[in-house]
Amino acid sequence: MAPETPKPTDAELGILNALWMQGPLTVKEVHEIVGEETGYTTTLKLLQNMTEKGLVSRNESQRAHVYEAKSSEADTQQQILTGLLKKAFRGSMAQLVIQALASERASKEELTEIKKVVERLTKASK
Amino acid sequence: MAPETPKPTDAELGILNALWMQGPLTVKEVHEIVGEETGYTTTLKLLQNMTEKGLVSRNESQRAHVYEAKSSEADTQQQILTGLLKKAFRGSMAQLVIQALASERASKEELTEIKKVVERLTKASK
DNA sequence: CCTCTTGTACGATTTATATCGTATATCTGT
DNA sequence: ACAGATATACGATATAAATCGTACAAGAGG
Repeated sequence: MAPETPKPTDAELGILNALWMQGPLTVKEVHEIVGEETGYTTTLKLLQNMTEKGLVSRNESQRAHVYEAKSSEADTQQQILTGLLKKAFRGSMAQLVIQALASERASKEELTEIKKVVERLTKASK
Repeated sequence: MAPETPKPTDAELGILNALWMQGPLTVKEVHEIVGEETGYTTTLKLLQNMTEKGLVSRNESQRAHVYEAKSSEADTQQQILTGLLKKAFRGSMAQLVIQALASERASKEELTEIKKVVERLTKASK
């Protein structure tokens, strides 16, 4: 089982963010969004590496290849959180959530939304 | 400002976990807890590097040096979450929390605890 | 058709992490 | 005081990530 998509590095995550927000993009477009500090070929190489690893797919039908994220943002977020849970939170989801809530003020709207989710989960686990 | 404690790597985080749970430890003790798969000198070197970086402090008054985490578990967790927030959650704490809750079933006790925190924050932000 | 522009391909380099081997120092027991 | 056990110090190596330079390919305009 599990073709096992590897965990993206920080630079790769930056690129994935661009793809999640904007949809499929060419190297040039990605570079304009994300790689302004660095050279064009750096972005290109990263996208090529990511294709190798299976993080993105590449459409070569146009001269300028078009790249697309292969996993959804939510799936990737889950993968990252699951890893973090064991490494830094002793597996305690409650601790992670509570630290998250403490680390940055959430808006009232966000708190309401979170409360709704918590209540739904509470009922489900009854 | 900011002597700026660097973000610990995964291996370093493993060691910090040992120190947070058990308090100050010698290399040997850390190695027994965390480094069983690897050589003793690997653990030693990691601790020496961590001392360099300021992640731990070293008491050399005994022959077997005693290492202690310099930042609390909570502070480190916050640091990690803050970094993650921008890199993978577009800065949305609500999204992070909701994904966390979705990614692993929390127990009923944990959910209750989380709810309490959310309610406290809601009131505080009124 | 030649040249300019716009692409991709790919090797080289740099930096960081992780791991280990070996040298050396310090205690301990006899 | 010497041998063995137990430490630290530190250089070497392996691997991965990030960056860049340069070579090469494919279209576009004169």
